[in-house]
Amino acid sequence: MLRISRLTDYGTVVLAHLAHDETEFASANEIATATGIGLATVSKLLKSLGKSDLVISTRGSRGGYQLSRAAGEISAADVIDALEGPVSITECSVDDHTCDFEAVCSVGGAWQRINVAIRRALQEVSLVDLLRTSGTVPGFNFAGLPISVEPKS
Amino acid sequence: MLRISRLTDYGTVVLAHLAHDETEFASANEIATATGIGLATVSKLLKSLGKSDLVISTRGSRGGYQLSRAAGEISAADVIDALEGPVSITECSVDDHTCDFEAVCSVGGAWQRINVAIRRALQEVSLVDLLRTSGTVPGFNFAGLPISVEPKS
DNA sequence: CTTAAATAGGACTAAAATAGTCCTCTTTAA
DNA sequence: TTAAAGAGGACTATTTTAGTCCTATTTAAG
Repeated sequence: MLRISRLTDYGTVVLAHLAHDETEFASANEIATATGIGLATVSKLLKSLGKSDLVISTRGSRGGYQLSRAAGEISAADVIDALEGPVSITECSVDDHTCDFEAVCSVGGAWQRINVAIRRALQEVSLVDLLRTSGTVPGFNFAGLPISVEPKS
Repeated sequence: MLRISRLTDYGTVVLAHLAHDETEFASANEIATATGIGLATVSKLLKSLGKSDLVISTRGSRGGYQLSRAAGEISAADVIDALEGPVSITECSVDDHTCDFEAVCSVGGAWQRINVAIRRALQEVSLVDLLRTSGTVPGFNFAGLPISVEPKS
């Protein structure tokens, strides 16, 4: 577990499609056809991505979507934030949340630090890296060690 | 989002309680009272933790639970694995899962690498670190930088 | 100025995961 | 023999997630 939702995964696929030709508009319809994801779903995703300014929309006939900035400037964290709300590993990491067990909780703080670590990991990876499916992901390190895991099969 | 479930969070609290006196048994009842979490829930958690060998149970009257090993040897990843199943950030990271969109998916691989990074982060943190609620968490680094975030008041 | 192709926004439903409870059985110390 | 504990699992309610659909708005093109 501890996973991103399927929609977020799809969202990445959608963004990946947009990253292919950053200058052109692509309509939700085109993207749906190209990716095999349902039009309604693609549309919903693009709307969310637009609200978070990851994509720019152009309305009307001949309209469509573009990335709002270079693929290298969009991080995995941005995508997750846009589609799932801010990353936070426990409920009590979210601002203003009050925990019933605060008085007896001897944990709290460290999860928040783990949260920050995960967030940094997600910020280190850009859409460009996500597109580069084969080979290693350059510049992606943890605790000083480069991470390079071969996709299974 | 991208969060551990509330039960996992509770599980950590339960383990934290057990870590206080590693030699003594604590019954589910005691732990429930001490932590403020419902007995049935604590009981369920301990059963799961037992299956994954994070705690050892002793049945019968005067029975209870102990940590199976030193708190320093139990990682956040262990806890999540025990209570939520193996960490994997996308469905397609799980073994033997076949993805309908595999043919058109230009993403896949990188999420798996992110997954590994997150997993490492979670393995670097032990129950001991989770207990140390104030101050910094020693030895916890990301990309070579020590991480130290103050808990929000 | 009308039409068709788009996005915007939200309501709604269905499905799945999560949380929490409860019951019965087994074990073991007193 | 009894009571205190864990084992195991069934069950229900709640919440989250996924996916669909409807209506309104925008805009290029004829």
